[in-house]
Amino acid sequence: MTALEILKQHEIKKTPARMSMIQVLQSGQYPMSENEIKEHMANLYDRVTFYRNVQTLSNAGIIHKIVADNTTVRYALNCCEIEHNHTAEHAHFYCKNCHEVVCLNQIKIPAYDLPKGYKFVDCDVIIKGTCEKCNQ
Amino acid sequence: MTALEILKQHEIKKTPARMSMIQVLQSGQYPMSENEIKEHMANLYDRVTFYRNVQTLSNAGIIHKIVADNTTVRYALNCCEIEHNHTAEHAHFYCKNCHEVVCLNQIKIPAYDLPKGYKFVDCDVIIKGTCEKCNQ
DNA sequence: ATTCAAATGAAACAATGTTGCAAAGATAAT
DNA sequence: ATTATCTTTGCAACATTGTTTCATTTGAAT
Repeated sequence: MTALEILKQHEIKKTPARMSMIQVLQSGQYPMSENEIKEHMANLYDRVTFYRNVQTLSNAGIIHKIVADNTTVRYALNCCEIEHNHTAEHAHFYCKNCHEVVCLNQIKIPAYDLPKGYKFVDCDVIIKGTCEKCNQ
Repeated sequence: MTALEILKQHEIKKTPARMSMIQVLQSGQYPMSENEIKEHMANLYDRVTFYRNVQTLSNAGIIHKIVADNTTVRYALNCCEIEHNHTAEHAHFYCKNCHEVVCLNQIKIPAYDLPKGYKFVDCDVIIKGTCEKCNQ
């Protein structure tokens, strides 16, 4: 799915900054931090615009934030929603050593039973430890 | 368990700031933000000291951070470790409406199977939605 | 009591996130 | 095409959150 198609599907206006943000996230293999995204966006990056588009795109469900240990927030496309029509999201792994974040596509997030009166919307699962590379 | 006992058990020096932090967290029913803790610590609160003790206490496993949506970090005692000798941690619930965080003691965090080479240390589960009060 | 490492608090800094507002760009109607 | 309207952008200024440095104080062990 192209960046343009994604925006159209969510009825969000196509702008250079948004197109670029989505394309950069598509090109990366891992959830990316603001700085990583910024580097790839070059002249299309402006801090305020970035934060505002994070808002817009994440409200639309196009991207989501992943906050591992604080304080590096990472952003990723909601690939699941696109691939298997938004049923199960997956868990993420945070390496305490190299601080990278990877998607654990195998680990799906179950449907939790909440106490009476609570309504489920979303769920984040961050598994922390040390990654393959760091354990060698 | 008293604050003093907790510190002794972890071989961490007793200081007024640490004692107060732990006592404040014990008195609250929910994971508390820095500002909530600050209010209850009164004159014992200093920002730098607070952040340093968050480091110390969380390295020791006495407290942990809970980051829901960013950017309000909350802190809670690792009650599980104390109550049922650190087997299963529990999930947390974040209300998108009132922004409160509550412990979901019923929902234990399972032992996830990680890919080869990865080592598990910790896991955060944040379930998001709307809470009892907000759904009325 | 003396000693020595660890903890504190103040100031300064750095990074992260937000708000207000004027200019630029897109949309729709005439 | 031209105007009117709404959204998005980019800048400046601000607010909040977290860190570093360093002199001073404190805790606890001898």
